[in-house]
Amino acid sequence: MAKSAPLPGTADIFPAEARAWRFLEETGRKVFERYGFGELRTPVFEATEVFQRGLGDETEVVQKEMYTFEDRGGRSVTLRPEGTAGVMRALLNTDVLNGVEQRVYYTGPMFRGERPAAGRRRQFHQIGAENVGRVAPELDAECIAMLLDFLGELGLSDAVLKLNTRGVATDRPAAAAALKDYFSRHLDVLCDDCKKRLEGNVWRILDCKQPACREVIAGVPDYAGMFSAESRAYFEEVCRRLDWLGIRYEIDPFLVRGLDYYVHTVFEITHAGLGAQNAVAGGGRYELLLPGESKPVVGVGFAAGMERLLMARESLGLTAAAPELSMVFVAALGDRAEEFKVKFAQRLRHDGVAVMTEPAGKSLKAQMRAANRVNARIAVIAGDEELARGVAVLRDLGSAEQREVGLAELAQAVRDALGC
RNA sequence: GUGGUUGUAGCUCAGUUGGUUAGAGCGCCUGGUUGUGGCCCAGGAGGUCGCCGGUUCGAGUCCGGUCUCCCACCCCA
Repeated sequence: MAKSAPLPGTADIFPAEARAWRFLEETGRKVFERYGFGELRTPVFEATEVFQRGLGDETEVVQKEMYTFEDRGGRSVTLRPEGTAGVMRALLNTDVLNGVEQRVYYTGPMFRGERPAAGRRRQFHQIGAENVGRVAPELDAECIAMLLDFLGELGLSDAVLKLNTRGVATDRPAAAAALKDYFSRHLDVLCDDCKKRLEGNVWRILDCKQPACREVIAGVPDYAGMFSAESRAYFEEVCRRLDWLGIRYEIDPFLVRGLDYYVHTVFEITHAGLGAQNAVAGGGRYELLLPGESKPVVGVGFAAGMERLLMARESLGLTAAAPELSMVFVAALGDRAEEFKVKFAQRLRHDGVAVMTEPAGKSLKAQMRAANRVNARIAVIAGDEELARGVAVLRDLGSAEQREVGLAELAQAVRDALGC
């Protein structure tokens, strides 16, 4: 049991693991910038209304998962439960409402007050991208293509893409009425949650996992077929463009995302080996109405769960490349040598070399053990005796070969030995 | 939020039907080499047995509570 554990659903990420995280972030940056996206960093907390209005009061996230509190000025603020709303708030300061496109990506912690489980934390991390300001099927397709490129570079090309359309606001009343009518006729079989959803949000019944509900859901009417011709054409065009790119997808009429802001295209990427939470990424096209605005911000984007991406990579045995080993260890014996150790180590570091030493007073054996522990490639051993003769020992810890080098050439000799 | 499960050294774990000073492996420290790492050998440091309470002559072992881990539901990334 950890002496000093972080709060439930949060985690400390130590250096070895942080390397894997950095790999994810760097891969994301590389891929997203190829599509013309730039990083946008927004605050981790926002005025509560940003999420309430942005995500919709109906959503589960807003209703019971937000970390909301009053700050010292009595304002209600909320730790961001997702990235899109804050990004949209920030982009209101650009011309997006006039149709000028903004392409941004973000990464960082998100907060949701849920019970932790496999692939689910209270502080979790997402990396996501948003193409904001314009509406076009090709932007949706490009967004999906970019996400798949990212996953591919992570070694996750076996992920599965599911796709669906939610139509637009004016398409929904008729479709929702049809669904409601259908489900009311099977009310007796539906689970309690679904009975509530029938009144609150019929769409959510579509992704219920209860076996009894699933049977009813399987016979659901073709609601997408009731959408307007424009909406259907939009979705067909997205699919056509994915076909052009050879992207494989599965149209899943039961895919509804939990956030209310989605319109038209919605998608989800799942990966095997993750437990019950098998979605590594999700997204779609959206319209967000933010506080103080009469017009919604439009865009298409996705968010990927970094913990889940890492889990997926782990399930495949993929690990981030270990850093190149180029550590130099400086060992000293004697008072004069101690001063040399400190100065020489500093000099090498200023030359861009990674250097470690042990505190004074350790035996040479202990210093060499430390050199081995930190995986040093070469050791510089300086004793008063050598220094008096104007030399120091340069030892290759791989081959165990060593030689004396004049102090004037020592720094260069170390760099040569490292090949830099 | 509801359920199930777990909790002994820095890490991974043993610990017999409750019985004296709680163990192993790895890691760490020291020594075996007046000044040379990895391997080996010897020694050492390190634990209020998650926490609180109860039963008992006696609790790491039993009981209750609580917290936590992990997992499922739920929700979603």
